[in-house]
Amino acid sequence: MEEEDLIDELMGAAEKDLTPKQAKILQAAVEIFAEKGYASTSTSEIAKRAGVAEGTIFRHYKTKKELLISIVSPIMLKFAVPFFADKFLNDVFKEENTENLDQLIKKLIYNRYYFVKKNIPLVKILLQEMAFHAELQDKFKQMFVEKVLPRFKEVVEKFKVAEQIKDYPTETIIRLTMTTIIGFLVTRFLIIPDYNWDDEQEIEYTIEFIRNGLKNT
Amino acid sequence: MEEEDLIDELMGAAEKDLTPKQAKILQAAVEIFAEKGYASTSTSEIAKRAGVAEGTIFRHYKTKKELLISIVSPIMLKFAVPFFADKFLNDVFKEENTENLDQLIKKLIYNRYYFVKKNIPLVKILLQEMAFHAELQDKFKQMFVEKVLPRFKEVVEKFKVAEQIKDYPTETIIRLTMTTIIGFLVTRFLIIPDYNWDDEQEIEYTIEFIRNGLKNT
Amino acid sequence: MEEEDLIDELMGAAEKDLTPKQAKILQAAVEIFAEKGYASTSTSEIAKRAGVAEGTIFRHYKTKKELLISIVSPIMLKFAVPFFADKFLNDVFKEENTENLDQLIKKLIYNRYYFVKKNIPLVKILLQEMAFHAELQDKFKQMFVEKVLPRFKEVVEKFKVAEQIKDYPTETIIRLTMTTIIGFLVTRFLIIPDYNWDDEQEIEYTIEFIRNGLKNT
Amino acid sequence: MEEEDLIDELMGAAEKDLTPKQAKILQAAVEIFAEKGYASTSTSEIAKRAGVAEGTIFRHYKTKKELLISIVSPIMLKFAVPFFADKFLNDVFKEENTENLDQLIKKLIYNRYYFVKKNIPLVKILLQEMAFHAELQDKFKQMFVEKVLPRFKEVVEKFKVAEQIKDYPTETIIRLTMTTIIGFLVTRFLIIPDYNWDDEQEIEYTIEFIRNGLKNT
DNA sequence: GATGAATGAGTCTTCATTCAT
DNA sequence: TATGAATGAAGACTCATTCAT
Repeated sequence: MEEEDLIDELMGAAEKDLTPKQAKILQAAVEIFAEKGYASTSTSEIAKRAGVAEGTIFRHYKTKKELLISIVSPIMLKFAVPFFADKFLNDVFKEENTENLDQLIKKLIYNRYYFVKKNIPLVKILLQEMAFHAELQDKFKQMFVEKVLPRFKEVVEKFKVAEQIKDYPTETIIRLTMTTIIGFLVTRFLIIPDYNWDDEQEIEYTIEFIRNGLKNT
Repeated sequence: MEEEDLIDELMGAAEKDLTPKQAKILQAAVEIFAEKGYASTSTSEIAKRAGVAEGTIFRHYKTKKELLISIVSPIMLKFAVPFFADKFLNDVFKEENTENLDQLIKKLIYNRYYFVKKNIPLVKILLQEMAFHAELQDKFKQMFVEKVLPRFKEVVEKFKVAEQIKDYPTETIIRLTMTTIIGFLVTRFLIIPDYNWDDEQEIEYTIEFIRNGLKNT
Repeated sequence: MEEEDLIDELMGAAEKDLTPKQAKILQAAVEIFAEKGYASTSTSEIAKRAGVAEGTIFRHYKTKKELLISIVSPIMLKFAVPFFADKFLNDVFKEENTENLDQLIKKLIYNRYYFVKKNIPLVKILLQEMAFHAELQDKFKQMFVEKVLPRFKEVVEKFKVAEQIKDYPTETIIRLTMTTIIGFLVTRFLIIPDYNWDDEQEIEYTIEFIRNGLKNT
Repeated sequence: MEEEDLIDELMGAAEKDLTPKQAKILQAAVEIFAEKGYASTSTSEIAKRAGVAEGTIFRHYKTKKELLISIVSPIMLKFAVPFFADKFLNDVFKEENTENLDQLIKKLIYNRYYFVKKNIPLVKILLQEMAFHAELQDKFKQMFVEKVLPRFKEVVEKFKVAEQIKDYPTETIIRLTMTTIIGFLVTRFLIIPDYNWDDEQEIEYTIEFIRNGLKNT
């Protein structure tokens, strides 16, 4: 379950070559954008928190919006794509093993669970800002339609053919599944993060809920 | 299923005594807040769209934030409370009839479905701005805990006792149910409103999904 | 020789209804633009000299450039058009009197002399900024071609037909005449205004120079 | 009529020892200053067009203004001084031949004509920026008074004594002559360069105009 | 010598809010 | 009650200049 930490990656902890200043700017921007939203965040505040002159921000990002996008774009990819681009899923299919519905859902939830857990501020920004920036929505939709949806459909249909799940329209099944998973993650990490969560148990219930909700009887 | 139109109500079409100018201000504010968010909306734009002078806004609302709150507060109540403050539910209990799980869920979904359908911009504002304004969150949580949760728990426990639904923790059941309903509404009205929805069918599937997901077997 | 004072007019001393603040802004802008040029003048400096908040400037002029144009446009008209839109000229023609070459040139020079004398800063701005703003150039050319040139040509050709002036190309005659007049005014008011000028004498010489320069012999 | 190309000279194509980078900086600066004016030109733009780092400019010129002056100063000299520092003129006098008024004016015009033609951007900068920088004005006046005026006066007076030109004040004669020449050049190269000019003809007319304008009759 | 990241003062412009009318 | 001119603080962004490499 080694899931990368996106903020680190964003800041080139390993690969990219950002100046330390640029890294600090990104970090500060992520923090404050998550706290108060892009529109209510001033570049001067970002500069202050990053310990950098305001002009420095604009040396690295032509506009404030470019800074936002350079934060949101990577999360978008990392958040959505692996929903079904995981090796595990490939394995499932290779094995022609369709009895693993439970395993599959579990894998799915845990994978995204760890991702969100490690990237709460980024996910917050993603959800919050997508509402206001049409470009982000478009980017997201395109990516979703191209990379996530086709594979998701494939899987669902396989299970439908195997008569393991109900014969609902594929889109409906996808919607119900994603909604339940994302609903859990949002509740867990964004809405009531301070609740006394027993994550494993809760995930267990959620898996069962989905499985029973879709099970062909 | 006569569900009130909140915007009308907000503007006192009937009861409150708003000046026509004030009504126009509210309407304009709702439109623009929903489109671009509170923080990115200028009072001058609201004034322009409302056809009033900038000063007029501040005659009715001391600050821009007060204007936001005067919009969001009522929705919050109307959105959340009826989740379980409906007469129908009272009836269900009075009749000591616990076999109506299906009916209950259906009632629940349809009730909120019509509400959201009639109040999309307001719901958008509610969801978007709650992320940024702690006061709104607090207000919401308080209201939820006081007015919605207790009744919801009561119902769930009744069904648990009647062994109609699984013995999950009550909070988990509530979470799964609300998550699925809200997930549907958000997808339906905010994320992909342009999709070619067959609402009745989709609601039917959603009800089944919840019922099967929770059914005690 | 009652020539209006353009700055007063600009500021609506008589006709237009500018706020006093707006008048002060215009006056300050004219002063500073003339002194240091549009590009080197900051709106904050204009505001300070006008005794006004910086924001007030932008209530009246959407941008700094609009402020410039609202200053330059009127001068352009007033400076160029009367070059040959004067009643005197009409009279000259009506009388079918073409012996008045001297009178005509004299009228021309004096008319523009008083105009420039009263509007030095505005003329400075006009000359200086036209070099940098293509829009101003275009506006000027259009106006010149439509309103000044045709009448000027008409006059010149009349004198050519009457054999009072040389048979140079009309455009050349116009160029030589305007160049000499404008050259005098620029030298007199912009380049060496502090020289001990005997204006009447100098104008007399200039008239003679033009007349002899063009005289058909 | 071998007139040097000032830009080349400025950049030390031959004599001075500029690094190639420095040459590129000068060239870029001249281009952009001429296009949009000193005040509206950013050093970063100069650096970009010159293909050097921003810092490099300041290695060669302490300030942006120093860069301007290092461009304008040489033109000032080259533009004004030869107005009467030409060998031809010396010859005229040596020969005690004062009948060459025509020849003199012709020489004068052509000399400056070729100069301006080869150095349009530099002349543009000179004219445009002199309006805004008192230092440039002072430098120019000093140079004019010391180097140009005395010789010009000498010549004019010689012709006055020989009764070849009118007995106007010497300054007036100089003003009328220069005004007409410069007026031609400015019209020809800066104001309407795209007009279909027949330069030789036009110069011929201009010479005649000056000669007749000043001729003693 | 050349670089280019960093600076912070300064630029134009916006905005919520006030107040005299 | 309604207006809209006026405000000045704050916003995003630019720019000449410096300096460590």
